[in-house]
Amino acid sequence: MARCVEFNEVEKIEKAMNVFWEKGYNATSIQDLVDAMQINRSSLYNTIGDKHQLFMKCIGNYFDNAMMEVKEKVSKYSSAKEALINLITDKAGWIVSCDKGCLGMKTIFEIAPDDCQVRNQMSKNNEVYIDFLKSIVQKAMDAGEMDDSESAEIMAEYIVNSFTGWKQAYILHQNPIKIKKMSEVLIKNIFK
Amino acid sequence: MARCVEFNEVEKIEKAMNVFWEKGYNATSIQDLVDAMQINRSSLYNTIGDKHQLFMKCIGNYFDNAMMEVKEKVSKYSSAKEALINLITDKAGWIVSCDKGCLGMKTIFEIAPDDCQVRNQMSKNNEVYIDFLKSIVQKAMDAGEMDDSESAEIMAEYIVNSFTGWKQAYILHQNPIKIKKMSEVLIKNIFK
DNA sequence: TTGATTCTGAAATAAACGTTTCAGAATCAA
DNA sequence: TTGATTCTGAAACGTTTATTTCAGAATCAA
Repeated sequence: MARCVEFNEVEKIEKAMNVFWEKGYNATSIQDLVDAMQINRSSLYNTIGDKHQLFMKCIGNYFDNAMMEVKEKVSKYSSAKEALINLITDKAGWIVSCDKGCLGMKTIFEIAPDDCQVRNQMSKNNEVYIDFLKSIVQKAMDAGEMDDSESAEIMAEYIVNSFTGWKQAYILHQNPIKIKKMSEVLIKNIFK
Repeated sequence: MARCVEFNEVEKIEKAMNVFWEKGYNATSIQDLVDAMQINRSSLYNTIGDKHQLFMKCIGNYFDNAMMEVKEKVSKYSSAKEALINLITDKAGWIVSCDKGCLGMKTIFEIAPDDCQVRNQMSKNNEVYIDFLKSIVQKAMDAGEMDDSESAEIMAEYIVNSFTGWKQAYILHQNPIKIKKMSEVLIKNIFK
């Protein structure tokens, strides 16, 4: 038998993720990555793969974490309406909480248009997220807490769309109050 | 006296803009640019400047064109409500009309967070656009064509936010019908 | 035509890029 | 301790990067 891997891959992936998060795919060099991951170049290539493979693992990890977190939070509320309001308010808070961009959105606009492997992964992730949101929206509609003149799916997409817009606005103007206001308008709009 | 510049700068800037549009800032090399612009390396550096300066000129040109176009279109309608509906419908059509991303949005997510020169320019552009939209929204409100329980500015931001979300959705799922539907929901929401 | 000036093309620069290689240290069952 | 195996660090690979340099062609007033 021989030596076995001495580092925790998930841990290293998370460190790499933070670099991609901050700088984006193209602006991140292998040097940046090995520095942040505290891993050897060879170990990186041997155990994880090249830059693109590492990136795929990062966005996978990013989504899994985000999805787990949101599911956990939602499970705390018995009312679908309350769960939605909290989900939206949380997102608005999250957007203004970090000045770096959002890895997901950055990836969609920077990489996805020209990289179908990334696009497929992001598209799948997005669908999973929207399906989840849709199920809560449906519950709210069934409970009569929400206007159901539009389908649950459309409403779910509508909500997710807003998040991207908020991040854009926050990157440009860095005004937390405006983002909070936007989230309130959204909540008002979908529940009237 | 000596020789004078033999190429039309604006024309060259436009060609460069298309490259940045397609590939984004970081993925575009000077080689890509001189190839597309059909200009010499030295001429580029002597008359326009380095990559970053060229990029700044490109996003300036991009915004000026977009702004001119939208103003021209809006001027055709005497009703503010009609103008807004057309502006929104147009944007939805534009989003699904080209498969490459949107230079503006790409720049905001890829470059703006880490490049304050770019961020300031984009932020200024965005403000100008929103101010313009706000003035139309205000007209629609004054004419009683639009619900005025929210300020014109908030409504203008709300509309612009949606555009970014649509582009994201289209990059991921390439479903024109969904984008059209989203624009209809927006129109329904802001005019009820 | 002259002469000062400016544009142009190609080559050169030095640094950074992603990736590979490989000798040697580390590990662990036998 | 041996021997097979695997991880590690550093160096090297060949490209590609953005930018500069410079000799010569092109221009135009005088």
